Amino acid sequence: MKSTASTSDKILDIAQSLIVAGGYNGFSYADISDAIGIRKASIHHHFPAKAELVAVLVDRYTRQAAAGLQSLREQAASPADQLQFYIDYWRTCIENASQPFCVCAMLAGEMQMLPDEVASRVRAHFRNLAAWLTSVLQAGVEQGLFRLDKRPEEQAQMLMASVHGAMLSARALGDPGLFIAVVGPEIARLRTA
Amino acid sequence: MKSTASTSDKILDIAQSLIVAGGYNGFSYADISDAIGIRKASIHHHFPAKAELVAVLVDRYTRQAAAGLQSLREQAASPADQLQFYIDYWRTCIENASQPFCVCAMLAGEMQMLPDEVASRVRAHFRNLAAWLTSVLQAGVEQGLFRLDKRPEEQAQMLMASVHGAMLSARALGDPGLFIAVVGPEIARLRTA
DNA sequence: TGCCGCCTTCCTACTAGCAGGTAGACAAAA
DNA sequence: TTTTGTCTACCTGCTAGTAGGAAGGCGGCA
Repeated sequence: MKSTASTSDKILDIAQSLIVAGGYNGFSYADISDAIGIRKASIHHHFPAKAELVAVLVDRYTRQAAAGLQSLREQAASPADQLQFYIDYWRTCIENASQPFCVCAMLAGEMQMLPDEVASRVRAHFRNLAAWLTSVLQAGVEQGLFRLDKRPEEQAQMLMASVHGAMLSARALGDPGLFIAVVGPEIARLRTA
Repeated sequence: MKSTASTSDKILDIAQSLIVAGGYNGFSYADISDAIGIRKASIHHHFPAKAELVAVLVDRYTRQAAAGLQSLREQAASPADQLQFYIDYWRTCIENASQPFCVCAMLAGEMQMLPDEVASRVRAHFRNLAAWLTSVLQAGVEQGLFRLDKRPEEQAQMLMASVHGAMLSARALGDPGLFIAVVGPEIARLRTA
């Protein structure tokens, strides 16, 4: 419970939760201002323009995600566990409603009207995630843990789509349990055992 | 090529394409006004408030979708064909960019900040679609066309998530072909033959 | 047939409030 | 003393929404 977070980090934190709730056009500087008790102008001091704020935010998110996934690869025993930890992370986020949606999945929906500097970063996150999933699946196949119908790249795309679609369904139907009900069987099917 | 569409239909058409592009907060009465060459006030004559406009729009969409799916059930020979026609519909929409996203999937992302009258209708569409998929899968099992790992309800949720997730990936990565690359194998796997 | 009043649709002109963003003053830290 | 962070006060343009009027269609009625 450190309250040592810098102002700009606090701004990004609030902005992130607001984007998760309503997307790029669903929040304003005034919303952030209200949430952390600082004037609008002070937010502009840290992030002159909204597009820039969100670009930095997505950068941070992508970096955090990449670091998290990387450490998962190093720490988790097997590729099967790595996959399991990954979806458990999201299950927890969704079930306690702390962050019930991926920032980049949210922004991807608005892709067509996003500033370029944001859109390109969202795309990058999707590529990173697909690459991570591909390499985990690949490793799992080599260790005889997974048996895939398709090439690892395609199977990774299918899995990523399942995860994002499951988030959407859970939100649309107001049923957090739906996430794991959809994604669970999807990864169970990959296992050989 | 009938230009006999009523003004309120034209308003809904434009609003729908704007929502598909940018969500609930991503369009304004002025945008519609510009697109169909009518004053803002005239739009308010047909739809006094934005929440009402979108509620009517989602109602129309849900009705059209329900009718389309119903006629698919009646016309398409087998449950396997019904599923194939369903995803072919979306593949076409996405590939020619005519409507590269489901309105309700788009709005589902913004669920948390949608007016109640809209949110409840979006939820209804998700339930309808899940029910349709469930019944098609069920029929397919009874005719020995499909073999499912899970109960039809769960498998339907998994399939729906795949479809929405695939739309999102196709959009995020700017690759229309990704939709069918993800959804194709997903339904192929259900088939017994 | 022509006139009447009503209803629908669209318009111009307007409002209050919020959006993102700026200018410049002030205090404290470096 | 310069830099950093915050403030008050402000600007412009856009937001949803309103008031009220003009044009036309339509049914009734003499």
